[in-house]
Amino acid sequence: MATARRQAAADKRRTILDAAVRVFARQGFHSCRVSDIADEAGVAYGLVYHYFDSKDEVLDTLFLERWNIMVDVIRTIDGQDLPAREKLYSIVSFIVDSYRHEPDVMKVIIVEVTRAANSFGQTHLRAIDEAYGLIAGIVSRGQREGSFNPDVSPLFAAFTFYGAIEQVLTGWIFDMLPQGERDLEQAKHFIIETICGGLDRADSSK
Amino acid sequence: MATARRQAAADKRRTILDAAVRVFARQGFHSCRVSDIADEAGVAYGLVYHYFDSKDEVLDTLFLERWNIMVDVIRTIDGQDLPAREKLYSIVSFIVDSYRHEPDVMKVIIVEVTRAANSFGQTHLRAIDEAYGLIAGIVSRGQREGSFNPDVSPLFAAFTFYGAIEQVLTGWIFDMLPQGERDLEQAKHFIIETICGGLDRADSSK
DNA sequence: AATTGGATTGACTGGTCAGTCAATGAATTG
DNA sequence: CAATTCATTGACTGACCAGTCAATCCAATT
Repeated sequence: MATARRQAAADKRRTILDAAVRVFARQGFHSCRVSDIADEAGVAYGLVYHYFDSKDEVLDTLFLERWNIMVDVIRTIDGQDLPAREKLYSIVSFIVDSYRHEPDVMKVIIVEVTRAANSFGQTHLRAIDEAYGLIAGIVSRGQREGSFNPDVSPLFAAFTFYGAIEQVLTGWIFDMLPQGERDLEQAKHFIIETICGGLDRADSSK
Repeated sequence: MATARRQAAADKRRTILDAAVRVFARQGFHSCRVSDIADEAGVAYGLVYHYFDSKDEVLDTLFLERWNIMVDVIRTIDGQDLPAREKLYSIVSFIVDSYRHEPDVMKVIIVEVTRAANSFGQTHLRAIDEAYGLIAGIVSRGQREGSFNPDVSPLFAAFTFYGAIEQVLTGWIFDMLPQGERDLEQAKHFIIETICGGLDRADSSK
C-alpha cells in the first residue's frame, strides 16, 4: 500500500488545519481569504480544495474535532463518582487548561462558531446543545442528591455556568481580563465559587 | 425653517434603522445586502448612503444607541441605595425585559456585536468594557459592605454575571431555552439565585 | 413662478474572492 | 520502465455586492 504517501497526505491536511487555526485566530474567519490559509500552510491554493470541499468545511472540521473532545471529557467526568460541585470544577478546569495550551483553537471555536450562532453555530446547534444537556444532567443529579439548590432549572443553570466560562475566556481572548498563570488558576476557583458558592456572604452563612 | 422636511428626514433615517434591525436579525449582518435593508425600509438603495456612510455605520449606530441606554440604566441602578444583590437583580431584569420587548434589537446587539468581538466588538470594546467596570464596581461595593464574598475578584465576577445573562439570551434567541412569559420572569430569579445564592445547598447553609 | 438645496432614485462600476480545472509532479505497482 | 494513481500547482472565472454618482423630485423661500 501507499503508506508513505498516505502519511504525507494526512500530514498536509493537518498542516492546513493548523495553519487555518492561526489565520482564523489572527484575522477572523470572514475577513481572511482561502489564499491566506494556503500561504500560512506553505501550500498551493488549490490544495486546500483537495482536502476540503469549501472554506466553511475547514472551520467545521476544526470545530467538531475540538468540540467532540470536550463533550467526551464532560461525559467522562460525569461518569465519575464525585460531588456535583467537583464535576463542575473539573469541567471549568479542562476548558481553562485548553485555553492555556491552545489559545488560538479556543479563540476560533468560541469567537467564530459558538458565539456566531447565526452562521456556523446554527449548523452546530445540535452539538452545542449536547454539551448543555450533559451539564444540565450534572446539575440535576446534584439536586437529587441534595447538594444543589432544587429551585433552579438545571438547563438554565447549565447556560449560566457555561456562559460564565465562555465570557471569561472571551475576556482573556480580547485582553479585557488579566491572564497570567496565576489568573488562569484563580479564575477556575472564582467561577466555581460564584456559581456554586454564590456571591452572597450575608450574616447567616458560614 | 423647513421643519416638515427635517421631520420627514429624521423619520426616514429611523425607518432605515428599524428596517436594518429586522434584516440583521433575520439574515445576519454579513449575509445581508444593503439592498435588503433598503427594500425592507421601502426606500431606494442610495438613500441608505444618504443617511449613513457605510453598512458598518448602520450597525454601529444601532449598537451604540442601545448600549448607551443600558449603560445609563446600570449607572442609575448603581446610584440607588440598595443591597448589591438587588442592584444585580435590577440589571438582569432590565436586560431580560429589553429582550421581551425588542427581541430583534437584542439579538442584533448580542449576536452581531457583543459576541462578535472580532469584527465589531473590537470597535466597541471600550463601550463594552465600561459596562463591565460598572458591574465590577457594584460587586466591589457589595464586598466592602460585607454582603458579598470578598474572595472573588470583582472583575471576574462581573464577567461571570454578564456572561450568564448573555448566554441565557442567546439560548432564547436560538430557541434552545423555553421562552414563555413565565420562563422570562423565572430566568431573572434563576440567574440571580445562581450567581448570588449559589447552587450549593449542602447541609451547612440555611 | 423662478430659484434653491436637500431628499430621493437606481443604474453602474470596481474590486474582491470562493471555487474550478487543466496541467504537472512524484511515488507505487506490475 | 511504462502505466497508474493521486498529490500538488496556480492561473482563471463568474458571481456578488459595497459604494458612487448624475439625474430627478419637491417643499420652502423669494
